[in-house]
Amino acid sequence: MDGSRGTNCPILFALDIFGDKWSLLIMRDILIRGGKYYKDFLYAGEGISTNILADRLEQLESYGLISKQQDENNKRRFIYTPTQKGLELVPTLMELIEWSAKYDPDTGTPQGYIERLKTDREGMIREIYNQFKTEQ
Amino acid sequence: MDGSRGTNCPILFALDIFGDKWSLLIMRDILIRGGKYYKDFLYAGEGISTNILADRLEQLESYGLISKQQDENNKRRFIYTPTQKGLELVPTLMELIEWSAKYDPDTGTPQGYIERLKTDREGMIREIYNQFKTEQ
DNA sequence: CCATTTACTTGTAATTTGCAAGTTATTATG
DNA sequence: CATAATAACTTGCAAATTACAAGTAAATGG
Repeated sequence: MDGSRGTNCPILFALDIFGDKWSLLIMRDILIRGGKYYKDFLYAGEGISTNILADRLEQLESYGLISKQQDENNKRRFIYTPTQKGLELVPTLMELIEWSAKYDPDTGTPQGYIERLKTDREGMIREIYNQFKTEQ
Repeated sequence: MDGSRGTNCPILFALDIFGDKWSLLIMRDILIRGGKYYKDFLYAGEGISTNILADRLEQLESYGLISKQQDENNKRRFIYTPTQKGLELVPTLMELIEWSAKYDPDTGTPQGYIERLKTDREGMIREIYNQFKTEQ
């Protein structure tokens, strides 16, 4: 039993933020699927409840992973965008995708996507980063 | 909204296995801290309940991330070891550690550890892999 | 033997989640 | 301009999950 001990374990720090079923799915919707609005997350496919979604968005915002601003073109809506802190979860998501694609016998991830993950991980990550840099 | 869609999202696949507060902490105890026994996980510091620990160990085993075998030197105990599938979560854990160390103002992760993560990630991962390879 | 260790199980209270319905403030339509 | 529809929620309550405390069973140590 050795390793990065202490009172402040980094894995615990991360799990306090998204150690639940929904938070990381919302980050996936934002970072990988390009979701921006409440309804993008609500209809993402997994069937999150409206109250839980509202709670998690607030939580993610309070942890500084996303920021919320009113859409100037439609004032009913709010645009959720990743912060730098949230954006830097992309490498972790990529590792997770690679792992799941390998071990899920029914993976929906296209073979080309997985191939590129193995050969050009950095390129893929940079592409996502740029996507959000140019938006702002 | 594009990306790796389909009914079988890899992030969802992963979260179905460890989308809770405890499962990934147990994997951390095994993979990074070298924990082997029930009590290693029980006294790891975060205060998991005995019933939840028993449940999660069973779940992790059923998902094929760890395997359980009786300790021949002390038949009260069981040795929990990672499977190949579990072992390959190490890269994800490393990404998480790097991210948390960067964004946790009170991180307990030593600077040297973080430095090596940046400059020799592959070496660190291989070291952990070998640790479990030679054990078996 | 008898106490202790190890890995649990069981029962119950507290917390969290899920579901359905309702609310408020826009924006689109006839 | 009035009315309907949309978008992002909130509220109330039942169901599920988690946490806490206590107890059990088998193996080991003194």
